[in-house]
Amino acid sequence: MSAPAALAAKDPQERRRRILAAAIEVLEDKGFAGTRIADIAAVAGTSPALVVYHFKTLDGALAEALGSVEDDFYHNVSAATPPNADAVERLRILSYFASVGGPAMGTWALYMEVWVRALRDGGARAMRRAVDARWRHTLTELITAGIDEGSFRCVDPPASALRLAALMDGLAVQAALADMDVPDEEMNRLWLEAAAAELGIDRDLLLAPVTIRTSNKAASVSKTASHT
Amino acid sequence: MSAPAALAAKDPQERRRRILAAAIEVLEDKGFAGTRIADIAAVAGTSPALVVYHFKTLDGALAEALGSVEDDFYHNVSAATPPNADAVERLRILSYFASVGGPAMGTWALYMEVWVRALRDGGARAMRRAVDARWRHTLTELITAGIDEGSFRCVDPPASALRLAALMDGLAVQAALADMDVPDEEMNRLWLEAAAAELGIDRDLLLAPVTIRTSNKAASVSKTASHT
DNA sequence: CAGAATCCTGACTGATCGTTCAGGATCGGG
DNA sequence: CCCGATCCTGAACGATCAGTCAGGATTCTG
Repeated sequence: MSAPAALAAKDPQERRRRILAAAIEVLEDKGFAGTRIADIAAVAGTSPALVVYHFKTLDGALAEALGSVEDDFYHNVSAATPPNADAVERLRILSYFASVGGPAMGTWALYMEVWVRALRDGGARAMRRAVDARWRHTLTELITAGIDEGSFRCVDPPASALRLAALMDGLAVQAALADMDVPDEEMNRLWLEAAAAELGIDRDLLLAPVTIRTSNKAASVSKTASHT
Repeated sequence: MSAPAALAAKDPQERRRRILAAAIEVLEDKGFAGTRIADIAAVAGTSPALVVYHFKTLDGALAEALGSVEDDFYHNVSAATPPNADAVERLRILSYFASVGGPAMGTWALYMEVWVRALRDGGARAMRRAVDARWRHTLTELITAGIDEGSFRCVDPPASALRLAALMDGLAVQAALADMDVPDEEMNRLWLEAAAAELGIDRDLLLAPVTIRTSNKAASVSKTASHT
């Protein structure tokens, strides 16, 4: 419902990419259960048959869309991270992008659906495992880097990563469903406070106002995460 | 797939109750998306048409099943609570029944599905709101009772109830999905520790081993929640 | 430019399921 | 015993979709 259907791409690969983008859009809009091949085709401005032609099956398309969303997340994070950033800054950036109030809204809803599917579907379970492992690995690596720099204190990085990841999930559920309580904006702060306690970081240092550079198309939007 | 289909009940109301029980069983087994009228009918040992006759629609049946599950939870809790129980004991009992490792496993999966549905479906959103409100009200009332007894210290009972409820949700997600980390048995302990901190209760008092009397059919099962 | 590979489409198929319906069984009250 | 209400059933309807297929258009290759 956003792309002008008339604009057909010449390059087949570009067409494929558009379908994938359409799949992501519909997925975030209607969820797994509500996504139809016809919807994706309509948003992409093509025929349902072409979706099947490129992705062989609906589940295949959705799985690839999900993987694409995950890759985008890490890409955005690394694009926003200056080469010389220290561990504290990297932690802040990570928290910003992962927060529901941040750019990842909608993505969390997708992951929640994956969780539910993982209860019964083997493929979804494997996907969740992989996503979780990558996320915890990222945190663990960041923590050990912080220790090496001398700015973090932590006896068991993988365990701390697990706890912090779990907390983030719980907060995300609350924030995504909150009808009014647990405001989105608080998520970032709540998580960083917990991280400060977990990693022995000076609370004020971690929560100090920062500017995150996001590399969005066109203008480079910047947002300040201020400490209430 | 548990009830002998041949045993037909004479009383129509009893028949209806069996169908409801069948709906719960199938729901916990296959989830919302996977539950078919035919499945419920098969488990209940009747025809699909009778399911519709009694509940008018599949969604109606599922909604009533969900409500029944919730009622059962509170019924079980109050049945296991001695009339003279103090706030600390009531808190322990509540935690036991709500823990994923406890009797509520399967129920948590259902609620997770409700959460996801609540993202898009108005009815599910209302249901979640109601369930959440009842749960937080129960916690708030318990907290104020503990304050009156002089065993809890807490400046803002509703806020503490909110935080503890949120933590329980987050832990439930982790435990329900945990392939190995976050063992079920730890949930009870983790939550009680947090409650002890939140409510200013002596940690050892709250975590001391107890025996919960469950009023199950046939033998009265008892389980000791031991503090590692 | 010819032929093949790739890309694309509309029309169709086949399967799944919620729900309806016409009527049969059962039961309770008068 | 009779009659209406309630309870119950098998069969069928109709809607929804994922995926197929035969063939047309376009692009690539030699």
